[in-house]
Amino acid sequence: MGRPPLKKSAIERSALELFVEKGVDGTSIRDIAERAGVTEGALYRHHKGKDDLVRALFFENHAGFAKMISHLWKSDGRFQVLIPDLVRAFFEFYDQDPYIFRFVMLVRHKLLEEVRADEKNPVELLSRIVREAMKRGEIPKGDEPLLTQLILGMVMQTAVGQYYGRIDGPLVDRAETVAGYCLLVSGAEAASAAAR
Amino acid sequence: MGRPPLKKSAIERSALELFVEKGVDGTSIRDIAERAGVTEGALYRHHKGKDDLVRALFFENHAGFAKMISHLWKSDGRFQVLIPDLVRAFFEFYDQDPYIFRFVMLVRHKLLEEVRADEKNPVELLSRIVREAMKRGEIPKGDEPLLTQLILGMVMQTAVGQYYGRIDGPLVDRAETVAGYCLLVSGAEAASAAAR
Amino acid sequence: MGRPPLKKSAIERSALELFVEKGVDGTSIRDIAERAGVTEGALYRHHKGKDDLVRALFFENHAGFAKMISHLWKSDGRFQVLIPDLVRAFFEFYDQDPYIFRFVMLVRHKLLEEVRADEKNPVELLSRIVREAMKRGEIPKGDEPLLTQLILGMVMQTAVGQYYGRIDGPLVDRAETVAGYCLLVSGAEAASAAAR
Amino acid sequence: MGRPPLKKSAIERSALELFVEKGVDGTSIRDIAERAGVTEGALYRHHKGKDDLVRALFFENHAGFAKMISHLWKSDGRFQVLIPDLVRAFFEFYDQDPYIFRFVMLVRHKLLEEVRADEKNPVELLSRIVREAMKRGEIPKGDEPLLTQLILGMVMQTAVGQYYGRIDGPLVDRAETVAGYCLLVSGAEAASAAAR
DNA sequence: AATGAATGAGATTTCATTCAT
DNA sequence: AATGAATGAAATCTCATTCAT
Repeated sequence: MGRPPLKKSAIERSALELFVEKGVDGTSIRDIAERAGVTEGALYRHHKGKDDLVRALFFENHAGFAKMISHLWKSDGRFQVLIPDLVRAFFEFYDQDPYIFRFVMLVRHKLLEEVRADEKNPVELLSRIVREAMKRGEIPKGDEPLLTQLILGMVMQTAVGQYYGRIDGPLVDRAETVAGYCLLVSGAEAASAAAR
Repeated sequence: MGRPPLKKSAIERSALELFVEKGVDGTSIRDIAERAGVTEGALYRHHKGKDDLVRALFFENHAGFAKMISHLWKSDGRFQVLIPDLVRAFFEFYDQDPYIFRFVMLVRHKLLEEVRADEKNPVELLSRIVREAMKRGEIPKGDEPLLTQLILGMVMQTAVGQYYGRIDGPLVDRAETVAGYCLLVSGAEAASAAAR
Repeated sequence: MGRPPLKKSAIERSALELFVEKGVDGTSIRDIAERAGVTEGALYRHHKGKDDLVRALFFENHAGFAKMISHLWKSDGRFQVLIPDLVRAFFEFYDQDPYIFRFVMLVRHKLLEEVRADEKNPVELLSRIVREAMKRGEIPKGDEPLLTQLILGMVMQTAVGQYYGRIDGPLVDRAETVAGYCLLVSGAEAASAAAR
Repeated sequence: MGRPPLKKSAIERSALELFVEKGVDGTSIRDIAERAGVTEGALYRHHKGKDDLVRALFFENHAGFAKMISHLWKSDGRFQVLIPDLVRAFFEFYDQDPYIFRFVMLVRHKLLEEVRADEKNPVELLSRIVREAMKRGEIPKGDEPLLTQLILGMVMQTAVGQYYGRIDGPLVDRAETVAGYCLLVSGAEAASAAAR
């Protein structure tokens, strides 16, 4: 009974896009409503306000990233396989819908404290992956926090570079290459060579 | 060195800090005036308005970065020397005043068109540096745009990682290490080995 | 006795309470629906809207007061008996359900014109009672409008005083005392003494 | 330097009047601004918001009442003189500007807790006056809280009665009469008779 | 040069009411 | 009868900017 919430997803999608296009503060409720084809008040049936909407969109997608990572991690633990899988999965995800990643980047800042407290933080997961690979000897022991950031930096900046028009074509085309550099920096190849 | 000046008028410094702390849209003229110890109207003596202030702060500092890069590039062209110098210079700069870099990152987006048109764009300069190194055979020929982004990503993400509390201590302590990875990814070491 | 019914539908009772607790304008349809355990739309099954609900609650209860007074007035006309009966009846009523009286006080203002036109207005009835007592010589002739207000003031302020925490216990305990003062101010005792 | 706050008092007076005429919730910021001849934003230079404005107006005037009482109390302590003075002062005050008293009555409710905590609460002062008169034997010992409310009720309801059109002319004309009733109810006359 | 009151435009939010289900 | 999504109008509040002093 009662109408189905026909417009909820339209509102959320419009918000996501506009936040990316014009920034969170640069986007008004009116903008969102207009693009979603509803009136301003409709938003408040589904979210307490703009902040709440931002938060909901963020954590929903943040959790999505974390799930993606967890899923791959479980299926094959070896660093040399996992990293390429992760890079490829992320790039495929980004190619398919660049808005979500950009939105998450955009908003991370504002929700910093809450992100830090989040155990399923994707960065935290990557950090654990690196730590474990070091422990298992899949890569040489070293400065894990730095290595985590370097891998993150290469992967994410590739996406940013595409956004800024400095890199062409789908990211997936560079997945293998970028993953290779991640392994190179990790010392994974040297380690596996040594193991041979 | 062509570093941007570290001392600004109270208004500009207050604005810079607040923009970083609360975002540009999240900072009101009143906020700025309050922190600077003046009243709202005073700002309009020095700048046409908020937009003008943002733009002034951005280009002033953006140009500073470019100058820093140009200066180093001219003094020694070899990639294997230049990259470590650049990384160290950037990290020193960041350690001394993290606000400026963060502000530039924050605002890039909004001024995107104007940044792209700017020949002295720091990213553009790095891109040229990489291109030239390839031309000269200092590093193997390859996907220059991607390599530029990878270097950028590693360097900048190190700063971000520190900001997010994942990396401790001054960035400068990691300068050599990070630069080494940049050269590794560039293939500079292999190239120089081959040259031997 | 013609007391207004103490049980209302959930909606009406919830509305009554909330109006007293948070004011009419401070109470939303949603608030009422929530407390009544229904949804917003349900209210419109029973009332045309919020205004209609307020009006209905008011006149229902206002008429109840008038009935209470009329009933007692008819049963024994003598002022010296009637006043104590009225005071006691009002105090009993208030003790049993303070919300109704408070609600009526709260809303009187807004419905002023309609109340004035109402012949069965409780204040109007009291006024007639006083006038008649003067005519009959039960109390000395005098400033009837003022006397009416003085009686009203003493009785009602006793209730207000309890609400504000300045008077303890059930009002009924003070009924006799307060009634005595009303008669004292009316000159009823002197009059009856003189009649002796 | 800077313009003088020309409109502050206009805003506050307009607000006071409108709150009385249409209720606090029934009065919008726009209404206030319109009557004061300013734009809506002007209000926020002087008060944080509507609530803040209400609070400021209330406590300013509430304190005014308390001062009036304190002043008279100090000048002559005897109950038989003080009560008529107080009643007259209050009626004169009301005749001169009925809005202030009505506003205070209107808002008391909402600020109940804060009022209770206020030592200079006019009701609290009256209560002390009565208590002291009992202690000094100026009036017979008895139920002080009730007596306080009865006096309050008579005095205030006279004002309310005039507002509702049931009592004509300036209140001051009734000051002596009402004060006489207050003393009568207090037993002051009997007490002074007994003292003779 | 500076002040800070006031403006004017627009943002977020609330809410009585309507209406498809 | 009831639901609750959506509307539409209005309310509160914010803020870059202007301007009299």
